[in-house]
Amino acid sequence: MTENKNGEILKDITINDVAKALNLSKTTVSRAISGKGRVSEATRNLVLSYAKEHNYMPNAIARSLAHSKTFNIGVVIPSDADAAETPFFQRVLMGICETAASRDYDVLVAASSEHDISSLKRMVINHKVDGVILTRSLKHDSPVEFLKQMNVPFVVIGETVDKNAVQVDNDMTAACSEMTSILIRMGIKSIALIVGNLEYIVNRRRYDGFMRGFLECDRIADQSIIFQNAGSMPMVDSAVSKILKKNVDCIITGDDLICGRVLTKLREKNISVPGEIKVASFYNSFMLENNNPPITSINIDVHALGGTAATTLIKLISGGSVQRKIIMNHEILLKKSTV
Amino acid sequence: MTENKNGEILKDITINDVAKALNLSKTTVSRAISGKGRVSEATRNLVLSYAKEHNYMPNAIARSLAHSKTFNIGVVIPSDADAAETPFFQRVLMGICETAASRDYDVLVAASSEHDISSLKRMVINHKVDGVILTRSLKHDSPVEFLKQMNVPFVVIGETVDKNAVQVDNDMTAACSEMTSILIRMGIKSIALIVGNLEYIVNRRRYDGFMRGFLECDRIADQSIIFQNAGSMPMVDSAVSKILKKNVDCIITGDDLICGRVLTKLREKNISVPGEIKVASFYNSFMLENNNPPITSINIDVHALGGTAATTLIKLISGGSVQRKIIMNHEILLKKSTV
DNA sequence: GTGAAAGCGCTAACAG
DNA sequence: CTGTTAGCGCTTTCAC
Repeated sequence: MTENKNGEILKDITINDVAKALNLSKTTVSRAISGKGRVSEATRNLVLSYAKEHNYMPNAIARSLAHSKTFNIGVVIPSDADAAETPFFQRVLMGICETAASRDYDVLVAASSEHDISSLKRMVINHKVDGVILTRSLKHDSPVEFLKQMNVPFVVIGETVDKNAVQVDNDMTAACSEMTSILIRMGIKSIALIVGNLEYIVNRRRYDGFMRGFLECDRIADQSIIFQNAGSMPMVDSAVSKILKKNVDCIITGDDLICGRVLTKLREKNISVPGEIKVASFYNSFMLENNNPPITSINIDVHALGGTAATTLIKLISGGSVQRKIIMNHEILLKKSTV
Repeated sequence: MTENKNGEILKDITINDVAKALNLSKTTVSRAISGKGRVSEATRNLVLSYAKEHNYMPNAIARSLAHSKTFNIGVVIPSDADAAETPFFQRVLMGICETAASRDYDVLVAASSEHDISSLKRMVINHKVDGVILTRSLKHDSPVEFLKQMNVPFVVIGETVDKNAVQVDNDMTAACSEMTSILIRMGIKSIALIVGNLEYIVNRRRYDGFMRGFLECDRIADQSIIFQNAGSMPMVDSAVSKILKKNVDCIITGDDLICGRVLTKLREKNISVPGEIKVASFYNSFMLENNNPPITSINIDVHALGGTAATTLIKLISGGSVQRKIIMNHEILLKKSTV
């Protein structure tokens, strides 16, 4: 509904109104508007100009019903507070939104935790979306199972256990291995690792990459300074304490959140970076870039990640064939924190 | 669509299928499912059990069309990169999603910049949402104007220029005034201020609150150490440099992003907080809480802000009457950075 | 090139 | 308490 200049409320004008006003059939108007089917140049112009003048806007709901298609895509983002602390998900979402908008799709978000995917379920069961993007892949991935069972097209950002799922990802293992071996070759002797929740596949890959980096340099990682599953700040703190008791040259963290915490801890103890200990992170962020000193890290284009996921999903929805696994680039940013 | 145990693809079952199978009319089935209208206990159970057994799920699109209602709400979040750096918008979004889900509404997001609100327009014009939540209020608020013109129910988070718009907000001016006067009364003499983009109303209120804090203490603020419209990191840096040339006891920043930058700058110059200069922020964040020392700041429950906005909008959509302006609480967190 | 009619799946009078 | 009927607004055969 909208108002005219007198402030009266006007009901939305429908295809029927246009047809009657122009003495045409709904069919013709529909064809003129959608551009599908043959309509004479004259009538098309007539319809189009009338539509513009009277501000006719096709009702997407009705179109959806007729098409059995919603032109919506669902995006699942983690609802936990920790996830809100890293800009990753918001950036992915922005990337998805931008691409979706350019294809005339809208984006529905479902906030889900590891244990509660009810809003994803509602959205899918109610037929509110044509497909779904998962922004985090889990070891026990109930969203993936649900979507497969419901036979809904979906794309996972990150690596999935399910080998048939379409995924858009970085080669995390390669990136982490690359960074680790660069650091080793720079002459750093003893490197500690702190990675987060192992339920998130990405953290497993970070560990794998770390180990592979050592392997490639014909070195063996010291298991006593590797801390996996550090899913909370106290756990990070405790890892740091233990690390500082050993004679460690460098700490690599799984992500920016952990890294931030490590840096705070080091500052509290007046330990200088990189003077007394070097620090690097397997995931970059604004904060790490602006730290003093800036932190060596792996950089990925998260916005593009979202965009590619959206493009892929839309192709999938439209029945196109897509690559089962799309790998995006990464880059290693060597900064002062490891010199 | 879903698959049965043999992997065959089953078409979705509709209300018609249920009706035929049970030898009832669509109406009766509809009533049994929706719970509206009188149906005998017996037939209701019959329908319900058949529905469950055959996994019948009503099609939300069809219901939308019949109701002329989508059961979706739109949320506009800023698409600019800076906004992605603060968890504010993601938290608000989570709050909205949670509340919306509990009322069986879904959430569509429109990423919009100050200059491009095309995705908001699409979403509204296509009738994809019943109402909209704006998560940031602007001085020149094209979203507000558009929504008023389209006669779509909407709620603004933050203070709006438009006096008729429904808004959910904190009393920013009061909060900032409160914090400022507390600091003054603690004996701090010279206080500098750095606030961001004045296009955002919230930054204007922060300035107002700062000034009011001085007034209430019968003091006059020193305009030469007030920096407004510091919308980028270089501008913050330059403000800090100028401040450090004057004899300033304390820097108050408009938000956590600016504060983070100020802290980095101070660290670079080896200026200790609070020893040589005190620091406080008009907006709290995880990072500031975990800083060493923790930063004095204003804390607001952003998740609840989103939730309240959603509740209010849904009430509005349902034709209920709502308060035109809802003020949420804030609290002042006094931390070591200002002792 | 244009139109009539059926239908997408569900809801809501209006009758019985 | 249940069924009939007519839409919601748009798309899409199938004729002319």
